[in-house]
Amino acid sequence: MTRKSARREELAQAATDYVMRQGLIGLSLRPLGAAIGTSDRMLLYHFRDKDDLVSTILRVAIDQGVAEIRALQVSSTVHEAVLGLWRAARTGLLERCQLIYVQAAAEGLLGHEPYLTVVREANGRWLEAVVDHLSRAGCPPDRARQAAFLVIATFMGLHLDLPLTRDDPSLDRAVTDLADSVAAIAGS
Amino acid sequence: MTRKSARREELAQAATDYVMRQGLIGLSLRPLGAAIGTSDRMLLYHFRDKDDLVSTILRVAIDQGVAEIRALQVSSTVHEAVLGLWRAARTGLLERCQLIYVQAAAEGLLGHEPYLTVVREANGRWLEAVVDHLSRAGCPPDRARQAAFLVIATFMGLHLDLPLTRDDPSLDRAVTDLADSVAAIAGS
DNA sequence: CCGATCGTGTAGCGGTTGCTACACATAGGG
DNA sequence: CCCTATGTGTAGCAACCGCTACACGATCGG
Repeated sequence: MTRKSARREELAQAATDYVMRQGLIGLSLRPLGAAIGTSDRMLLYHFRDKDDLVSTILRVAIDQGVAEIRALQVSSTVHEAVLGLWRAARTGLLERCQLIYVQAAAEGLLGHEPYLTVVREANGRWLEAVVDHLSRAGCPPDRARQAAFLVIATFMGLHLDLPLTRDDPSLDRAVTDLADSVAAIAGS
Repeated sequence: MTRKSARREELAQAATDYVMRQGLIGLSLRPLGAAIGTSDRMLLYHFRDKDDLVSTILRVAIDQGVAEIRALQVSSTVHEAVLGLWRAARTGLLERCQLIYVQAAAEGLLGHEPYLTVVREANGRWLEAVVDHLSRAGCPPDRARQAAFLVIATFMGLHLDLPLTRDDPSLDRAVTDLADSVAAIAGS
């Protein structure tokens, strides 16, 4: 069964949890299977091949990340909305979702499939969620996309720096600067 | 010989060129050796092991990238300096250097060595070069580090998006927004 | 009750990985 | 002229990779 089934969805969820902990780069089926109580054999029974599994994992992770953003409390100002997004982006689940996204995007940098396609799709949904969050905080609709684009790009860059600069005040200062910039975009 | 030798440096340069074209993720010794006219055997003769080779490649790439930045014409305003940096970041060599950096940083996200260590070192040198470039354009020294940090993070995020958004006007708009933001940091 | 489908374990395929043992050729210094 | 150091090709190791052939139990509709 390579389509939909309860077991397939269970495995997809467990595999996503595993990848959030271990990373996407260098993922291999045997350790993954063993870690989530199954085997490479069964993973390839429920998923067409490794690419199918990886694509599914990426979609599940993005689903959770986007849901986390949509569940965020609405901010009263655009500035505060950006700070709130960053706070969320550094807490547990969402940080790990973005870690997966960044690794997938890095793999897709040279056009390698299935990463390129899935990352493109993920980027769209991620952008949409941030656009909505900024809009709800008062960002004019015709500026929201531009602002969200900048927010996402900067966040991804900051995520790349995270293991180097955790607890470095430069991080928070950069986020504040970004929030200022986005507020300017929204207000001008 | 695992220390310094002319042949070792030749190989390091050729390997770096190869990685700039093919990417760092999933690099393996046999294809690399064949592509640059040697063999895995000889790579491991001149380099202690794969990690040693990868570290060297990363250092060579960063050297070239930093040199490219330092060779940039001095801008008359901070705003123009950021735009100039981005123009350079999208041309040939420097774009490929940053591609390697982004892939290495993605591999280091979970603390995997040798990526974490080398990326930390690379980040410092990269930051220093951008600080100098902004300073020469008139950015006050006490603000240059903050500004450079924001520039680098945003650039890395934009690089991740490049395969998705090439020729998308959002890209240029984001860079302009960034330049505005940096000019504000420098001028306030 | 029987045949078909579904799920699973075993075992293995062909290929690639990083890395190494060994032979050997060349060269330069005593 | 030998002896050591330096470089290189061959050949292979053990481990791992994604993936699959095959057998077998369970389950369920006829």
